[in-house]
Amino acid sequence: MTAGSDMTERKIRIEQVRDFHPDHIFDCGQCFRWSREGDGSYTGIAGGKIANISFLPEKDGSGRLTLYNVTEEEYHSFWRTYLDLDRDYGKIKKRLMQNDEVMRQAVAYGHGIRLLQQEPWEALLCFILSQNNNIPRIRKCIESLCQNFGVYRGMYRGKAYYDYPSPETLASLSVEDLDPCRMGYRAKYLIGSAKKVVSDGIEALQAMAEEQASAEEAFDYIRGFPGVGPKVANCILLFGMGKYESFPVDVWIRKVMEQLYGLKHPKEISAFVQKQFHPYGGFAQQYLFYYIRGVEQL
DNA sequence: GGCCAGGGGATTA
DNA sequence: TAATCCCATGGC
Repeated sequence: MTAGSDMTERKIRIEQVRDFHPDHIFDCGQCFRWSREGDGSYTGIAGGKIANISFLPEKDGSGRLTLYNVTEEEYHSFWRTYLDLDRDYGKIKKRLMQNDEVMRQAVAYGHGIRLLQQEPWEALLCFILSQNNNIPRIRKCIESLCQNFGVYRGMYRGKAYYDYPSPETLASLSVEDLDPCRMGYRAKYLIGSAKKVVSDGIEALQAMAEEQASAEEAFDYIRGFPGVGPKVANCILLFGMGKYESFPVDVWIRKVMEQLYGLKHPKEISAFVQKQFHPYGGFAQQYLFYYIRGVEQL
């Protein structure tokens, strides 16, 4: 990149941003398409738009957020909501940390976590692929899917970016077409789910992200998609439909619940989550997930 | 309700 | 080289 193009690159700055850290947000398991750069910023694609996001902490605990390749109009119409910047995380943390030393540790560790407001279609695809899978390979599957069958969105800093294929495109493919994406047995679920989106209409899926659709209603609907069991459904609810009381339980969360809280059975866990975290179970899940994975790697 | 195949890749034994 | 583990689901 030349100095000239750098100086003319559009960007927007937001000062005094609290409870924000790119590593915590983009590496807490909620999304798979953001890549860390050498300077600690992240580059990715969302809502059909490409951006680079960097954050510079200030002494007072807040910081300066800079979005590159983003106009002010795009910030207000998309990124502000996508990054969940209008939510008061201080309030949520306070509630979650009440009488809970484990959560105090987890929140201290992942203090900059925010839940991205992703599209239902994106969440449906990503979390079907996430089943019985690890994060690096989920990322590879998704990148390959987008590069082979997705929508070209342009070049940025020398790299081509592709969005997800449309439901119609994915529904028209065969399992063999998806072989290069190396999804294994998940490929048939992905195609089957795309076919259901096409036949039901994308509006039916998107309606579940509206506030008037209850978490129970949305859960029942997406459970009707092939490859969507209870765990995947809860992830889609939380990450793609704004149902923040959802608490996806995977092997890592089971580990937290057993080792840190002494809870083993699913019924004990859900009762505890309801009592201790409601209505912020989803936020609690992210703090705990990021915490246990970080601690395990040490 | 419990068991097990489904794919593939990274890590561990 | 073999076994194990992954942000599970579906079918029996």
